[in-house]
Parts: sequence; structure tokens; C-alpha cells
Amino acid sequence: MTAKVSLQKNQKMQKIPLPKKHHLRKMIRTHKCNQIGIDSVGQEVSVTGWVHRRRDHGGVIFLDIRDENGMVQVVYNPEFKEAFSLAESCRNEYVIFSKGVVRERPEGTINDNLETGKIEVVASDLLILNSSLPMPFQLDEYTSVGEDTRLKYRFLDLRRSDMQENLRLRSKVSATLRSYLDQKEFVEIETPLLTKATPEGARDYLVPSRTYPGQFFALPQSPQLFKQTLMASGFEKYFQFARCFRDEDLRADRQPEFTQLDIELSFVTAEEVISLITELITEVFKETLSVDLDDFPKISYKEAISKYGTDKPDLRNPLELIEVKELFKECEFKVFKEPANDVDSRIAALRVPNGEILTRKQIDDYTDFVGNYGAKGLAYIRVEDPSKGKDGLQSPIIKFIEDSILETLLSNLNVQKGDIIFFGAGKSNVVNDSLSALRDLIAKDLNLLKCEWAPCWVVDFPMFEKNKNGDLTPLHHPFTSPTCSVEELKKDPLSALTNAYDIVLNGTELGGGSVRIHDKDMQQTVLNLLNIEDKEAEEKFGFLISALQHGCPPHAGLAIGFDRMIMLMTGAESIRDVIAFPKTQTASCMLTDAPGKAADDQLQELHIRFHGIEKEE
RNA sequence: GGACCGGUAGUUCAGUUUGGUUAGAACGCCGCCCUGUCACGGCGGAGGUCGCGAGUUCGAGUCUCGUCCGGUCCGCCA
Repeated sequence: MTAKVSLQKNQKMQKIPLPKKHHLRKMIRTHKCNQIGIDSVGQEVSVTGWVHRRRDHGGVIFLDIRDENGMVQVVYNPEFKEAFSLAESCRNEYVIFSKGVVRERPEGTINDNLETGKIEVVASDLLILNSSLPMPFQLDEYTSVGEDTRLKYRFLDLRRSDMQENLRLRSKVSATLRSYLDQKEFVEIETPLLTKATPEGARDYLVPSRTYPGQFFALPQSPQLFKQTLMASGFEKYFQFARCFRDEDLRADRQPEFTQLDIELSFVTAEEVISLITELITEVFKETLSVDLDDFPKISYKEAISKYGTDKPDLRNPLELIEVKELFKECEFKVFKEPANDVDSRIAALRVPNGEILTRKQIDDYTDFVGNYGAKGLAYIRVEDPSKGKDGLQSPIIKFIEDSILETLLSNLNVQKGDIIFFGAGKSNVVNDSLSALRDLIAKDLNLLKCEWAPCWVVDFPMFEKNKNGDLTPLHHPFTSPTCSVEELKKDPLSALTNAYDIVLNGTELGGGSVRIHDKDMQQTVLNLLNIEDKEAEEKFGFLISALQHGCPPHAGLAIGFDRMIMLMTGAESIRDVIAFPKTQTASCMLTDAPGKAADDQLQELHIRFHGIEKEE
């Protein structure tokens, strides 16, 4: 699967005379392309860059020369014979150096779409610094290109203006964050990439050790343990742009390696972290996007689940779930009655104002859609005319529902003419997953988003939840401090809350963190509740337990998903569009062809032998 | 592990429903022409392993099975 550099059959690689050394020395550009303006008229300037486009009129040739800042039109006339004939041979993406005099464009030829459109450079010299094969795809903004072609020729894809803008914004944002944290006296400290597996739940990327046969390093899923250790070391304010690795299946917003802005502080409360990060995010949006994020409401986990069915609600969306479980306890409609009388179930209504415009086909599509999340169906009621009572409704389910229940339901939901109400009934997680996804989808389809940016904090997370096997698992991670005492935690772990907080923007979890456990007894209690024995803990992260026992200050922090943040800020549809060299959905790199095979002698040194993999020739 | 969408010229796509002559379009590319364009224009031309492999058939881009690649999602993953 080697990258095929295709040469179109009737296209030869052009031989170009390379400039002599002395010639090269004179090749100093005086201006970036976009620096040439109306005040440069009359000056001799020289520019370097790529031929963005050539317009050859026979007797006059225009080259649009592009560099990283912008573009300028250079005119070639036959008076300058050598330059003119070289310009004739230029093709798209040739790299050239050109010298000439700036003049105002003749009347009627001003291009308002171009920053430098009032002027042009009349060229006296042209030097071709490098030619180019024809592009495998056009680099203009009019052509769409498939993902595989873009990834294979990533060096060309990155030349396109939207990718340039994305990566430049990314750099600007990280510079702004660094400078902000530096002002606040944070210390940037790097932590190892070759390290040990941490109990974070995802699959690890492993690196075999040459010096310890049969043993492996793990690439970090996050620097969690190191940053806590740094707190014990007396760095009271730490940050790092940390590369993290998780070997799980990919999504549009997930890459196997990604970047977190990792932050940790000693002697602070959750409140202080929240206000610091609120300020930091506000500052970054203001500095880099000129956006004012005025309000960061705080929502409890419980409220988020109840009103939005998710712990990362998109608050741009005005729709809310309304709990109606109580109404159906005595209802004869089995689909509602069963969940109404089951503790692990819920019945929620999603009232969509003006939802009457949804067609039967769309409702069927929504039914299929919620099926993805395990919902067995999607009940709905159309409110055609609420003044007519039951006769003003249209729904496949109302015939199963008692009039008195229906009446209370409609008044509880405060229905209006033209509404459509969707219902989710069943196991709570299924109802939450399906209705929260439906809520997002309907808002998109009906264009309901009421603002551009809606950040919020989600707080008061439970300490644990039960997994399929009935075992406790941490909602955040096992180093998160509960709000209760050791005794209370032991007595009733499932109702314990934490000092954890997530920052959510437009329905995306930007980051999360918590006050950590800094007390050895509490840490052991939590680990034991998670069925991690002391001995196992000692083996896996004994250094942390030890640090906790040697004067570790109380500390708290959080990590921000940097790629996702840039994705939101740029409006990119995929995380790949904010990463220079991303991987495909199957975690391969189409540019380098990674991963690749290792040579036999390398494997031998690493003490690795394969079983059950056929050797390819 | 599972569901779905896609793979046809350098690129983006039509053609697949209903199998049938020489597989089309646009952009790009090449040649010629053109002194004011700016996604320049005109004329002409080249360019195809229809992802790959089996099968059905007189005949497969089109139907069947398998497989590979890209993408979206569920599971998984904070």
C-alpha cells in the first residue's frame, strides 16, 4: 500500500534551470504578498510563493502568487522577454521568485475580492525555484475532495486555506493559553510518554522494552498520576499540553492520540478551579475569536440528566425533557405502565413547539433513529387544536390512555396548538440516550438553536455508577474526592457525590476535572470499593500512594480536550481537520503508511515472536 | 464486535433500480490561438484494472457471495 505518485501520461516533469549560487543570493523577498498595497505604488518589490493560478492571454500573462499570508497579482509583458517566457511555462503550484514594480491597476480592472486587488506587480524578473507535478486535486475552495485523497496527500491538503486557518487558530489559541497561565504563575512541566499503564479504563498502547524482556511501557492515557505527584512535589500550579493515547475505536471527534491542556493546583477548592477556567476560556474566546462568552451557568448532574438526558447538554437548544412517569402509574397502557412502576426506568416527554410541520416520514425516520440507542419505538402526540380536548389530538397512542391521565398530561406539559410531543418510556439509560440524541437532531432539523455559544458547568456528579455486572465504576476516575467522609462512603457508595466538574460547550464536553483525594485512607477506601486490592494498587501506582503519605497538599485540577476545543472554535466537522497529521477511522496514517512491519532483527531484540499471524511476503 | 453510506478518468460525480453497441459530464491535464484577466476565454486532444476476488449468465460497472479501503454511528472510550 505504498503512496502512488501518479504522473499523468501526457504530463512530464518539467526540467527547470536551477538558479546559480550568486543568483540565489540576490533572491531576497522584500514583501509578503499581502503587504503590498496602494502605498507601495512605484516601488520595486520582490515576492516569493506558489503560483496559485495562471491566466495566459497570449500577449499578457497574469500569475497569482500566493504565500502563507496572502496573494498578489503579478503581470508579465513581452517587453521582459525572459520573465515572460518563463511565466508561460509556469503551472499551478510552481514555486517562484519574482521582481517588479508596483503600480495601480488600470481603471476597471480592480478586484475587490482580493486584499491586494487595487494594485499589481509588473514583473521584470522571474525565477522558477521549483516545478510541480499536476496536483492530484485542486487546492481551490470550489472543489470537494474525499477524505482518503486528502489524507494521502496531506502536505497538499494542508496548503488549502481552510486547513491553514484551522492550524493557525490552533497555534494562536495555545499561545494565548500559555501566556495566560504563565501570567498566573503556572509552571509548564513535561511528563513521560514511556510510562506505565494507569487505571483509566481505555485500552493502552504498549511499547515493548528491549532491556526488560517480556515487559512493556504504556503510552499515557493522560498524565493524571504524574500531575498529582507534581503537587506532592510542591509545584502549586502546573500545566502542560499533554499528548494522550487511547487505543479505542475512533469517531469524528476522537483520535487515538490527542492533546489535553492539563492543569492542576494545590490548596484550591472546586470553586476556584471553576472560576479560573471560566476566566481562561472567556479570555481565549475573546482574544482569538472576538467572542464574548458572558454566562457559564452551573447545572447539577441530576438536573442535566433530568432535563436533557445527558451530562453534556447543548444549551443553545431550547427543548427540554419533562418527567411524566408519575402520571402513568395506574395507566392501562402497558408500554407506559411498566416503566412507570420500575425504579430503573423513566418516562419523559419532549414537547416540540410547531412540531406539526414534521411529516410522517420524518417521524418514521426519528423512530429508526432512536432505535440506534435501544428505544423500541417513539410515541408521539400531535396537538392540532388543544381547545377541542381529545378530539384536537392526533396520535396512535391516545386511544390507550385514560381521559383523566391525558388531561393532566396536557396541562402539565402546557401544550400549545401546533406542538408535537414525543415520548420515551423504558430503562432510564435508553430513554436518556435516545431522547437526548433526538433533542439534538430535532433542534438541527428545525433550526431551533437560539445562540451561537452556550457554555456551562456540570457539577455534583455521583461518585460511582453500577456497570452491567453490577460492579461499581467511577464516573470520573478513582482519584476523585467524594464530598463525604470515609465512613459515609463505605456505608452508601452509590449516593456519594464528588467534587467533580465538567465544562460543556454546545453539547460537547470540553473538559473535566475534580478535587483529588489527598488522603491515603480515603484513597484506599475508594480503590477497595472498586475491587482494587492494596497489593494491586501498590503494583500499579504505589508511587502515588506513597506520595500521598509524604505531605501531599490538597489539590484539584482539570484537563481540557484541546483538539475538540479547536474543532468547536473553527466549526470543523471532524477532529481530523484541526490536526495536521491525523489517523483514519481504523487508526492508520495514509501519509506514512503507519503502522508498519518491523524487521526480524528488531523483533528479536525486543524478544517478540508472533503466533497465529501468517507471514506475508 | 455490530448497523449504515460510499469506492467508476488526476479530482468530484452520473450511469447500478430494469444485465445488452464504443462507460459519460464537469473541473483538472496536454496542444494551438488570444494584450486586461482574476474560478479568464475559444478550438482541438489525451486520459478508465468501473477497489479486489470468486460466482450466476450467451453476456456483469449493473445481480450474488466474500474481501479490502474511506466515512458516519452503536458498543467501546471521558
